[in-house]
Amino acid sequence: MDHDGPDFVWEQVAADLRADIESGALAPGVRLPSESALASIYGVARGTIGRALLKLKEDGLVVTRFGRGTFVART
Amino acid sequence: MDHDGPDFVWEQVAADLRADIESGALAPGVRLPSESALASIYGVARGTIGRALLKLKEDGLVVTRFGRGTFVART
Amino acid sequence: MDHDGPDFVWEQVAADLRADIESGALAPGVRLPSESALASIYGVARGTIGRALLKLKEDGLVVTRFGRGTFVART
Amino acid sequence: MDHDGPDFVWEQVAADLRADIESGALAPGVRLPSESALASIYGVARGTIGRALLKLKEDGLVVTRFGRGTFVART
DNA sequence: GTGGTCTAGACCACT
DNA sequence: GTGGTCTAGACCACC
Repeated sequence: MDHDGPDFVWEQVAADLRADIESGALAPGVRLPSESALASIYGVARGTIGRALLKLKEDGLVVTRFGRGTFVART
Repeated sequence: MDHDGPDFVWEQVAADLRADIESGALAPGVRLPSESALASIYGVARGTIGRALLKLKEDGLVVTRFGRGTFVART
Repeated sequence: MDHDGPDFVWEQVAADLRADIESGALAPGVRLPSESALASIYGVARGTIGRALLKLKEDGLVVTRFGRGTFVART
Repeated sequence: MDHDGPDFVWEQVAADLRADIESGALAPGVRLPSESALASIYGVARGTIGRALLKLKEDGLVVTRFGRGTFVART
């Protein structure tokens, strides 16, 4: 198999979470699992999850409340 | 109406909670409402709740875990 | 662009209260709002307020009387 | 009966670790277990361990290297 | 994978 | 009704 360019793990995680949000499986206002939990679920390192969530934050799909968790954006 | 002796509010609260525990309305292992919440529910001061719970602790009906809450004893 | 170092929430709260004290908006001997009230005002957790007040105590700007409240120091 | 003052959990943890250091069970330069591990060992919350270690740092018994761990001081 | 900071809410000692 | 201490668990910066 081949691919046209860089194919980072965090991008795959971000795409997967984005699909869950856009499909409504993760509804607005819902809290995502913790970064540690997501790391276990996806079988990747915690920093990888952080990078994926950063992308979703930049895209306005999730918001993070310090010390509380990361939530699906309400807009 | 009359009564035969001292009739403290905390005793009434303790008796009420004891009834809930013995009837099973408050099952073993269940966490009681916080002292603040109980104070609102019974319409009494917080210290009164504390005195009532102290009695239940002495009687072994509840146990308190510091910083967590007060729970119905599992005996 | 750069900055002078970490910029913690409790430091911002401490700086804000310090400014109110030094400007005289909070006069010597005056009682500060309770930690719970300050937590609501600043929109932070009570522990964060406690951390900020601890700094002001170390700096001698406020004194705390157990069970009474926190007061602006008189010197 | 009397006692010499408040007897907080973090003080007990600090005293226990101090004893291990002074007895040589924890030798200079050795890395202590992580705060999470100590929390499990002592059966307390991580914040309580942090409070105990803060005291030991103030007393110069341990030093902490950010992101590496906490070590028994060499002097 | 560590320590640092923060949230939220509990009980407790004291006034 | 105050501040003090503690629990549990979150995200973050750094190594």
